[in-house]
Amino acid sequence: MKRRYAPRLPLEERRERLLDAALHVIARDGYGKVSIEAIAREAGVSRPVVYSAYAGLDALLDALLDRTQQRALGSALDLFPRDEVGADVAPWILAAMTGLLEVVQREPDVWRPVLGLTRDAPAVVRERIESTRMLIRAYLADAIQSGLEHTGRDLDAEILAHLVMTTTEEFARLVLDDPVTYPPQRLVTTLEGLLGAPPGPSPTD
Amino acid sequence: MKRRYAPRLPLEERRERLLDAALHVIARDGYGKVSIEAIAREAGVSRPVVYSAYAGLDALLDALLDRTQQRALGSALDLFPRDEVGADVAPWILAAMTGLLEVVQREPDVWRPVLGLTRDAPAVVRERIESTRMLIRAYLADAIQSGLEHTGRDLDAEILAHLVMTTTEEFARLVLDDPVTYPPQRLVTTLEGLLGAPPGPSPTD
DNA sequence: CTCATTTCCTACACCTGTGTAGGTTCGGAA
DNA sequence: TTCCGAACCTACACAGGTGTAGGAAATGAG
Repeated sequence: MKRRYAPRLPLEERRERLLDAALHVIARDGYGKVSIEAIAREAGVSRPVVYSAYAGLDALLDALLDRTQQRALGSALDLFPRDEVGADVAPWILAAMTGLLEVVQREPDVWRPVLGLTRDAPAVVRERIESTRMLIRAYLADAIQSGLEHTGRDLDAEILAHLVMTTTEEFARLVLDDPVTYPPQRLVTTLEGLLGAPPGPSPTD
Repeated sequence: MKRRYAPRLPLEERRERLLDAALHVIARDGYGKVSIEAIAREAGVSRPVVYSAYAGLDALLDALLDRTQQRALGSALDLFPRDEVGADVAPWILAAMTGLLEVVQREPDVWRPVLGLTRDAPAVVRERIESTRMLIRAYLADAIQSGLEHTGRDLDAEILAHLVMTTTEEFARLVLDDPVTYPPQRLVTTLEGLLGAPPGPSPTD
């Protein structure tokens, strides 16, 4: 005889369980399969219970993102110490990138959604991630700008920030997808070679 | 009085129209909203018509990918003429990128899905795009490798191919999303400066 | 003009998810 | 033990998608 009623929980506790259930559904079936119904099923509860805890799917996912963001993104900016931008930006960027790749490798489940590796993310999630990326990019552009002023090079800091972002994200994806073929060192070393001695009408030839 | 019956078309012609309709829906509402129903509505036709042209949604999307691949990706490779890789890869890459950005601007609807700008792509689509990217990347890596051998530089061609790919894709995304802020020239010029000029003021100034 | 064929349509039965109204059960306090 | 409110449930009406059967309309050949 199956228990007809799910165990009763105070609201806050129920909310936590629902977020756990949602996360589990997402990890197993992807964002595409997430629905109030699916979450309720996963939590062993009926839909009205979910509605009594959150206003709807968007509110629930939003709460889930709050919980995740605290765990993940806060520490990301710490890797790019704004005040240690030396005379040249390149070493600063390379160092930050190395650090980030380590963090990503250490907590894959946290970063996979952020890097767009979990597909079918609904609008709420995408917007959230995108706005965070914009913040980081602006921060980067500022740092790069000040670095460029020191070295006297005339380059477009905003575009460079875009380049650094996509490069970092691609590297992170590679490290997550296939760490054997693409160890962080291989990636960073190549970039270092590219930045340190650009190709072109080579003076050493 | 609205026409009750949509104009009659031979099967092949109808198929083309349906693919156009599907592409339009995807470009406007994203993959998440694509359904037999939505495509039929967009084409001004009823669902059974769609079923008489394609076995189902997967078959239709598959056909759409076939068509897109021919139109888009075939010509993309032409922009990277393998045999014209001169002594230095940088100018070759910059030229190809400029060409690609032009093509992308000319046919946004074709490229938007390819660049992942339309989210929620179903599995069929993602796999298809990913495998095509792998092909292009391999081609690129090969070209870069031979370029590096000429200049005698010791860099990781495979990683560089990844970098060129993501950079190109990011640039294309920027051009599609906000052509006013990010005209192709601004992007390419910045990259040129980064690659072509070693630390120090530009010689052409 | 007639008619057959092709092309398209309406209508149906079914599925899955949404949000809510109103009834049921649990479990702690009196 | 009784009782009452919090927590849970069932059941409904609705919305949108699927796939198909069977009928209506356009169009070209005779």
